Amino acid sequence: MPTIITKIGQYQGASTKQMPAAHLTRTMQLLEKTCNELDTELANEISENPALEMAEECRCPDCKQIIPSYPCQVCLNRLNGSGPIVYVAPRSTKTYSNEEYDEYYSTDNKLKDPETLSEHILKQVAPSVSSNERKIAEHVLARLNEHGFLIDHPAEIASYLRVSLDKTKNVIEIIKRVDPIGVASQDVMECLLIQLDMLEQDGKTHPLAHNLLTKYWEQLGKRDFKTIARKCNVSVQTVRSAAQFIKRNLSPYPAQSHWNNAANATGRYFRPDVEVMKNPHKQDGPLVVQVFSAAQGWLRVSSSVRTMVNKIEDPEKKDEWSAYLERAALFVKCMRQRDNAMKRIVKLIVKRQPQFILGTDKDLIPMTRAELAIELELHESTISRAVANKTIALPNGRIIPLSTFFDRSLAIRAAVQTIIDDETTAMTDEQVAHRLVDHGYKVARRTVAKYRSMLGILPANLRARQIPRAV
DNA sequence: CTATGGCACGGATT
DNA sequence: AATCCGTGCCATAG
Repeated sequence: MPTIITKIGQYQGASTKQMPAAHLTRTMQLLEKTCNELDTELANEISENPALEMAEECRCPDCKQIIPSYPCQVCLNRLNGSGPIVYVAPRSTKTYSNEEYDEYYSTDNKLKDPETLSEHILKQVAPSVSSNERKIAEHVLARLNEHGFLIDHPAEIASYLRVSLDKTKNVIEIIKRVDPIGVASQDVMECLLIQLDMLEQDGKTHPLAHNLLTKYWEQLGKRDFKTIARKCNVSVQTVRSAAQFIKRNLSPYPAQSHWNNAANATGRYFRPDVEVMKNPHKQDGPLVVQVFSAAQGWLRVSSSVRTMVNKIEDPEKKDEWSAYLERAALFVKCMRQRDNAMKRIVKLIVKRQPQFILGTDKDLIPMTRAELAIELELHESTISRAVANKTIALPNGRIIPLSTFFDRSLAIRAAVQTIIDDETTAMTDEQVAHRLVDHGYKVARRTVAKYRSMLGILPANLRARQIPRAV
């Protein structure tokens, strides 16, 4: 199939040398995936393929030192250069509060309404309960605090709604077991126990974890592993591993984990996919950009599996394992490929738009995906996919969709805003259109009207008697 | 009569 | 091929 060969060549920049047939199909499958799908694919692949592993520690891509977080402070201090410096970093752990999210959200009316936590839960609960129970569920959801814990005692809710306590408890039990697992618990411990329980049902558990939570809660909090080890008659090491298990797999605040997961699943807003910042060591130095990759730490082919495979005698088994190795290598390659493309795209965007990134909407220079595609010698659709549904955090803390950079009219809208803000008497759309020419934009009167409504500004006749803004 | 918003068309972009 | 965007035309409100 020559078309496939050329296509792979085009995407991967690879030579059209012979590849095994199995490889070809697999490669095509992977390449056809959009970026986000590749992330879910990664999760599957890593659980299925023993030859694929994730390095635990993060290493700086430049100095190869193990570092606590990106970017590597040592290297940052050293780096010079004219263009922006782009890293591929592990998935961001930086999250944003609901307020920050809401504030950002209200400024961009193009985005679809976010699902509230209550809606999210209710959707899952609704099909399996009667209408009566639904009312209870709604009430329970209305009485959650910001961490996702229940404010009232179940008995209070029962008496308020005049239903039996048993029934109320029943509904709460259901809610606790849907997506943000442990939501509507009374306290942290209960919440953790539910999560542990659910993990056990999936066959994932740690023998000590349950005891640790119920009996040694206090000592666990103080990280007093010695006492626990003595009382349980096990080694400190075992206790430590149990604590590790708890820390890794359980989340004390259900609401928070919900939002983080939601951000993961939809790739939206709470966690940016890219972050631009000023160099903390050199204010006037090049901008530092991090592209957060799903492959946190470094995805790699397990070297232990590789050496093991060499020792296998049985030829059939050996082939089987070799296949795993090949697949893992391919996957790593695809992942790197994608990260690399992302890196190049973002680098060019940042290089072209520093005024916008450091300044305001007015400073956005119009550009199209096609232009970038030509300059980077990538396919247009590669850019489209890389940019779609991704967000970028700017140095001023705003998180905006990456597609903003390709908004043809953002700068003009900003100009409209300033013209109207500065007006002394209400200007008609016609007048605004005329004034825009001074700013270098030529647009029709009708278009001004559209921008104005996009900005949520009333028409001139309704603005007429407003006092000019005293700034 | 003037200013504005709805609708729909065509060209650009994805 | 599908979608987005700017614009012209026309109806309506004040």
